[in-house]
Formats: sequence, structure tokens, C-alpha cells
Amino acid sequence: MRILLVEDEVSLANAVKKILEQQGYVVDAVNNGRSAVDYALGAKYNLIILDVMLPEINGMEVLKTVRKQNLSTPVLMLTALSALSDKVTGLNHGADDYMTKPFETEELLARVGALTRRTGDIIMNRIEYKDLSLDLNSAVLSCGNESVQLSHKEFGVIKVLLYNPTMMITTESIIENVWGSESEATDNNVEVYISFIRKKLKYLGSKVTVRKLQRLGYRLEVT
Amino acid sequence: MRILLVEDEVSLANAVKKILEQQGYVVDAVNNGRSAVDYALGAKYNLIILDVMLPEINGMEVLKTVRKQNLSTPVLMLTALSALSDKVTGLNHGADDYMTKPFETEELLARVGALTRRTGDIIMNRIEYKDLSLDLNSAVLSCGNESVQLSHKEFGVIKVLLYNPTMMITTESIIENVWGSESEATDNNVEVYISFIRKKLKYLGSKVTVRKLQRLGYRLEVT
DNA sequence: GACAGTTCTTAAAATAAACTTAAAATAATA
DNA sequence: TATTATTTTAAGTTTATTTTAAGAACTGTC
Repeated sequence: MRILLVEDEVSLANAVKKILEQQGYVVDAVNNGRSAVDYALGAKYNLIILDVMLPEINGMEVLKTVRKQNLSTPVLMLTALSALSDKVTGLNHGADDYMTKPFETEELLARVGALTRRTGDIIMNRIEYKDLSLDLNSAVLSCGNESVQLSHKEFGVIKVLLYNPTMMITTESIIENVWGSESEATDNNVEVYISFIRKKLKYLGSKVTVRKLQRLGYRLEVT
Repeated sequence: MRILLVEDEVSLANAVKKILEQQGYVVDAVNNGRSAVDYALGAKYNLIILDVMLPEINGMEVLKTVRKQNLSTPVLMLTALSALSDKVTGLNHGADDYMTKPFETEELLARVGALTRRTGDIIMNRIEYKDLSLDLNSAVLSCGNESVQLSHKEFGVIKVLLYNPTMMITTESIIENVWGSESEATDNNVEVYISFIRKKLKYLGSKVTVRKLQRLGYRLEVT
């Protein structure tokens, strides 16, 4: 969950950022309206917390501008004023909620929670090489429309190879990376896992193979 | 648009009713908690405006009762108290917005407008994924025409999964979200709850399953 | 082609992770 | 306070992964 916090009072901004980060939100904070618009339109946030009183471009203008650009991210407006007109203007310009300063942590979290109850964004993290694609989140290795689940150790070994696809990787380096430098793992452990991986590459029908150069190490190759 | 107005001060009730009717809303007004529950459950309203201070059963009780009955109609709470605890309690019990008395016509209309625009917006009150629907107000999980009540912890766990339906969710992240970062909860606590949830998914006959990838975390999958 | 040194594969054994269940402890509710 | 529901703990079971180990298959040298 990513939140854009637009607040020019540094101490308040820091406090809110900290509170939200403790809850596991990723928070970007900016202190003026111009940056707010840039950030809001430039990155995908799950929520924007927007102070009305800002230098240069005020919060209401920011809201109007980004809504005009069809941004549908929920917006929680913040203000020191309890002025009714502001509340009405804000809600009518597409703010989703409104909170007056000062507020307490609990209220902030209740409101943020209510607004972020939306499907989370998906950031896929993967390594690709030739016809192979390794999903780093799920340890699934794919080729074309076939894919296989890797175990933890298989995942570790192929990761080392895929991160350095043209390099020779020594057995020691694989052991160090996957089993850890204190481990008692032997060459045979690596051999067994390379064998498992080869079997899966074959099953996937990949062009990529694991080549062993005698006494030197392993390297990915393309047939 | 039908609105249920729950307010015991006759003059205020009449005034609000009149204002809303001028805007084209159909308004039913009741003056006590017992009737409020009956009306709320008996007819389909697009919004319930609920005073906290009521004779016999107070507004908070009304809210809790109807949410327990799986009612997901948006609720705007009204109160003379500006007590923070009430706001938080209200929001946590499934109120959608909060307004302190006295208020002005404009604010009322802005908030009513915001809440009635939102009807049909599944996002605020429920999360849906494939054949599953989780009512965020009542913690009822449904699939087709079957549904089950979830306990607080079950609700917390499945919420984390449903918010990020395609992502791997680590056990740590579940613990942090559901038990809190300071808690002493262990992996086994999560395992037990995942087991409860699986049993309920099976009972519901859902296509969705909870998959555990060893050492990586949990993820929803579709069979 | 025989030998020695590697490397590869496989199956079984050992270990670790994950699951389920029931009972105990705690919390919520009547 | 009594009752009920929820949550935690803990132990036993199941399942998956990892390690071990032994033999087969290569590779290069003589």
C-alpha cells in the first residue's frame, strides 16, 4: 500500500509518515502543491492525504487538477480550518473523506484504513533470461506457457545463475549463496540441485541449459 | 434514492426530512432505536442517517446490530458530541461517515451526496475476488448463496489475503497486520487460522483456495 | 580401450515445514 | 456471574524438502 502525503508542516508530516509506516504503508511525503500534482500523477498511490493549506498551489487546487486528469485515487483532505465551506468544496471536488486538524492517531488510522480497503497494487518482481522467466515472489519458473514451482533451494540456485547469466559460477559460490558460508554442504548437494533444475528446464522445454565446465563451475547456455 | 433518518428530536428530524425531500430523496423518519433496526433491516435504503443519542437503544447499538445482520447500507452518524472516542467507535463499527451537530444544510447535503453516490461502489463495503465476497462491515464471507460469519481474527487474516489476491503474503506480514507488530504470535497461530479459513472456503464451495508456498508465504489461488 | 578423476542421477533416509485437531486459556456476552 | 464464543497452545500427523550415498555415465590421458 502506497500513500502520498502532502503536508507542509514538517513536524506533522514526519509524525504522520512514521505512524503510517509503522502500519506497513509505504509513504512518500511532499511539502507543496506543485510536487503533489507531479507525484500524484506520476506514480500509483492507493491513497493521497492532502493538506488544504499549502504554499503556492493549495490543496483544493491540487485536488481539482488531479481529478481533471481522471485520477481516481482516494483522497483524504486535511485541514486546520473547520470551515464548512472547505468541507463542502472538498467533497464536491472529489475528496473521499475529510479530517480536521488536530486529529489523533486512531482517527487517522481508522480513516486511512477505510479508504485503502481497495485491491492492492501488484508489483511483479521477476528475472528474465532468453525464454525463461523467474517470478521472485512466488519462485515460479516459466517458459512459454509452461511453468513449474521451485523449492526454496532450487530457487536459490537458479537465482544465482540467472543473475549472472553469462558468467561462470563456481560451486563454492553457489554453496555460499544458497547454503550459507558456514554450512557443511558439499559439491554433491549442488550437483543434486543442478540435476533437479535441469529436469525442470527440460520439462519446460526451454532453450536454456546449465553447462558444467570441468573444475571451473556452472554457466547458463543457450542451445 | 431512499434514506432512513433516525432522529428523536422532532424539530430537527422534520427539518432534515424536508431538506432531503426537496433534493428528491425519499425519506422515512423514525425516532427510536428499536424502530430504526426494524426499518433498516426491513426495507432497502441507500443511506441511513443515524443519531447516536437515542432513547432506549442508542445509535451505536443500532449500528452494531444491523451490521451484525449483514446490512451494508452506508451509515452517516450524527451526534452532538464531538468526542473522538465516538468517532473512532463509529467508524470501526462500520459507519461510513460522521457529522457533529449542529451542522448546516450544505454540509448535510455534501455528505449525503458523497455517500449516496457511492452506492453500488462495492469498494467501500466489500471486497470481492472471483466467487468470493467479503462484507467488511459484518465480516461475513459469501460464495454464491452460501455465507459464513467469520471471527475477528479469521476476518483479519482473509482480509489481508483478499486485499492482495495475487500476491504472496508472508506469514510475518499476516502477523503484523492481524496480531500487530508487537505481538508474540507465532507461525502456528497463522497456520491455525489458515486452517479455519480453508474449512470455511470448502464449506462455501468456493473455487478459491489458500495456497502455501514453502518458506515464501500464502497466496489465494483459483482451482 | 583401460584407467582415474569428475560429474550426474536416483532412491532412500533424514529433516523440516506445514497442517489439523483438541484441549486450555482468555475474552465477550447475556 | 454463568455461558458462550474466540483465541492460544501444544502435540501428533502429514506432506514436502533436503541430505546422503551409491552406482552410472561421462571426460580426458595414457
